[in-house]
Amino acid sequence: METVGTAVDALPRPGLRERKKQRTRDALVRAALELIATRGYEGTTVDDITAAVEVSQRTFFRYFASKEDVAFFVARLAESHVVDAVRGRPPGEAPLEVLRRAVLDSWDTINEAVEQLVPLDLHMRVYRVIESTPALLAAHLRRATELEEELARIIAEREGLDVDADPRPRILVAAFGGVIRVAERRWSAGDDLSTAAMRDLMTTCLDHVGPALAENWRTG
Amino acid sequence: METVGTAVDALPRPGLRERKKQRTRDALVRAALELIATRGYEGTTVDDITAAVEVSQRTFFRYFASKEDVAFFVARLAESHVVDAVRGRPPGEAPLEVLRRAVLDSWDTINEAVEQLVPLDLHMRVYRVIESTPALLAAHLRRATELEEELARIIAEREGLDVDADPRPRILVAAFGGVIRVAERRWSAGDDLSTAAMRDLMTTCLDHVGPALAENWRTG
DNA sequence: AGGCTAATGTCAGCCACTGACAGATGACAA
DNA sequence: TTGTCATCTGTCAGTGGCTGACATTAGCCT
Repeated sequence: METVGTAVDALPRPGLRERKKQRTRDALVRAALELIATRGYEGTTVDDITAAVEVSQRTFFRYFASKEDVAFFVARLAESHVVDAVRGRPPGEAPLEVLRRAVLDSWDTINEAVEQLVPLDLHMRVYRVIESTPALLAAHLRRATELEEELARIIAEREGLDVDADPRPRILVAAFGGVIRVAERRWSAGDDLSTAAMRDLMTTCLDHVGPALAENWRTG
Repeated sequence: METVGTAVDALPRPGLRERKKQRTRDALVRAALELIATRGYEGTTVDDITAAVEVSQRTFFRYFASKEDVAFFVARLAESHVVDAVRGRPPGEAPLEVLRRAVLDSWDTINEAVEQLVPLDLHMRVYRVIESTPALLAAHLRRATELEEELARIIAEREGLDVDADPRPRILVAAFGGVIRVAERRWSAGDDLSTAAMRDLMTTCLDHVGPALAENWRTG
């Protein structure tokens, strides 16, 4: 029996059953991501994944709603960190600045949390597959808009506005999200998959929003 | 590649075989959209569609790459009109204004073209299903980003820029696209599904981009 | 120990989608 | 008109994602 290593003393002690579930889920995630990163998404069947972990296909679908779902297990982690970072911004800060700083600042904690689960390198290889696989890219974009909706509500609450009455929260977040995706795409397409490179790209892209919306690009 | 639009095309007369194909395709589209609009996307099987048209399932998949594909048949029409409208904008016009006017101005011609194929009302009901069905929404968003990529290239060309070197074209289009999607969503969620309502929503949303990105929302 | 409950495996089946092969049908030239 | 040919279509078999139903196993608790 391989133990997990880190001494986790949660208040309600996990219990054997709960720990077994955790191990199965993690094993499925790791096996799935490893296979997807090497063979590609369509080249990996659910049976491949379950065979690697030695569980039945049915069990896989009890842990994950779909084959897509397991590919975004790590991404879900990252999203929750971004949401927390936005919530943690000081009141009075300008909305756009809230988003900008939250995204840039959360990268380090995100990477830390990801490494608890899978090697960072694996996560990045999977991300490339997501960007280059139509079905996964589509799912990624849908997830992104759901995140945007959540962020818009948070921003609206900060500003004391009604999201459905005032369009600015959703518009700001949508524009911001679009820019972030441009950065993500450049990142996944480029050579440098480091965190620093990602931060630089996002900074650059965000700095160009103003000029891009300006009347005349020549004066830039 | 079928060019449906302008009348300056079909010099070689269709031929019986070609006309039959056209009829089959149109019948499939109409049957599919009607079923999807009434029973919903997941409630409609490909067999339902092919049964309504009395062709084999195999034939359906020779006309459409997937079940999703048929749901976006009309949307493809609309997209090509937007692209044409952007290409037709006078040189010298500011990039953001190009997108804005192209989208707003093409709505009428789009509706005209759509009605050649299916009732406008049906198209709108299908659009609502797209927005509310996760799988279709995901596909819609992926298609939207592909359209954005095309528009970014056109904008870059207008301005004499290299899309991969200067980030502004993609950023502008991404931000613009995000705002458009907010408008689309409000439109599909609201009561008034008229063209005028859509145009108003888009105008309102676009007018709020500047203020939304501003430092302090209270001064608005 | 024994009962309760939750996790898992097995099985059957639906649906989207595909390759291979065979038959039907316009297109076109002799 | 007829025969050849390319193309469209249907049938069939099979794969893969996904689900419901039911039986079995295994942690939990008294």
